[in-house]
Amino acid sequence: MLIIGDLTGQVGDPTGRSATRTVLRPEEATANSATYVEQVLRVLDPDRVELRRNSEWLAGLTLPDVLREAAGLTVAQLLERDDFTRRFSAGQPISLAEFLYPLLQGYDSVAVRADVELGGTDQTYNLLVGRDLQRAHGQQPQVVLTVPLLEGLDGVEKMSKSLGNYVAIADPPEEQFGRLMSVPDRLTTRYAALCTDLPPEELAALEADVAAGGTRSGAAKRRMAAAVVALYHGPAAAGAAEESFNLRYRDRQVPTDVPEAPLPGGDPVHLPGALVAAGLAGSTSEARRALDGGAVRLDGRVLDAGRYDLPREELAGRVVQVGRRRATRFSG
RNA sequence: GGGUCGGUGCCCGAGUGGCCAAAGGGAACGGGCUGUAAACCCGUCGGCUCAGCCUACGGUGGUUCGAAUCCACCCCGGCCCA
Repeated sequence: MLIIGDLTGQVGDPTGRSATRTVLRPEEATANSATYVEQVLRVLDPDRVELRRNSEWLAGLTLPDVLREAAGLTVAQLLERDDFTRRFSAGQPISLAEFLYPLLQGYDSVAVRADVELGGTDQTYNLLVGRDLQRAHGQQPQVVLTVPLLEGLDGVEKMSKSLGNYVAIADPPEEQFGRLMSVPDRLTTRYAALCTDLPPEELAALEADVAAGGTRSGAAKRRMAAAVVALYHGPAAAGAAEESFNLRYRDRQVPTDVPEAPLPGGDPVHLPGALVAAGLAGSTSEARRALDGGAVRLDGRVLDAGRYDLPREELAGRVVQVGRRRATRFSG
């Protein structure tokens, strides 16, 4: 069974947070949960998973219900948690909603009469609250099973979408491969251990290669990245992803397999505007700066600073790149 | 409810009437070097029809030739008291 925390998602898990989380609107929480489901079902067999939303049971709780459950939890216990302690002593606000979070999550276990609950090590506290509540309800307390947390691409924070340091399960192979290659060296082995099915001998070899440094370390990271990609897209796609990665980033070739974007109308084409329209820049100001900073290439050739209006025929059908990662082809 | 301190750009944080799109640091982005690693160096880091203009320092209103800076009220947070 997979529980989607659609109701608890509105509160936001305070775990590991150093700032108050704002309460999401129900629509936002629903939108988030849809993407979870989409990703999870790439890993779990849809025919064998029972999906439940915790609003099913949490939304129907009455105030007396909540009070009864809350009576068993003490403020001292909650404050013992590292994240709360830190915020409390730093003089930062902690909302009551956040304080209630472990209780709500714990109640999930009661509602589904859980035997075993699985979570990251950061969830230990929340999972244990589930045991307490089950006991209070005369149920056999669940077994708690935790798995190590994966650090994100920055190598510091835990991997999370809101921090932007993640590789998405639904990302295309090239994207996954590229992101994995940007991980700090010291995490190569960890990623391989936690995110691939590589056998122990191979993991040991990887570790030795990383320790050796230089290109051996780089090669080890490639094997790790390929193994991860293969898990979600198959070995063939993983190989192709590595190949296109090599061409694009190692050999610095102009990428050919890029999305197309329509060229805006008019004859001298205002390039900053076109870059924004193509999604290669967030604003025309940003596009101008990129242009002036030598970050914009047309078919591999760096464009001159200060030239913002270019004749149509210079752009049509060409590949524009902003930095090495963003690229598109102007159609027509 | 009372007292007190505070709310500045993604984050931290300087700025107490003009020299402020706002020091400094971090993050991020681009360039160099490289193994799209790390370290290091350089540049950028509100928006626009971009040598100018617009919007911005919790909100609203006011004082002033001129306000992030002064005044009033309001909103939000920390701490102490209740």
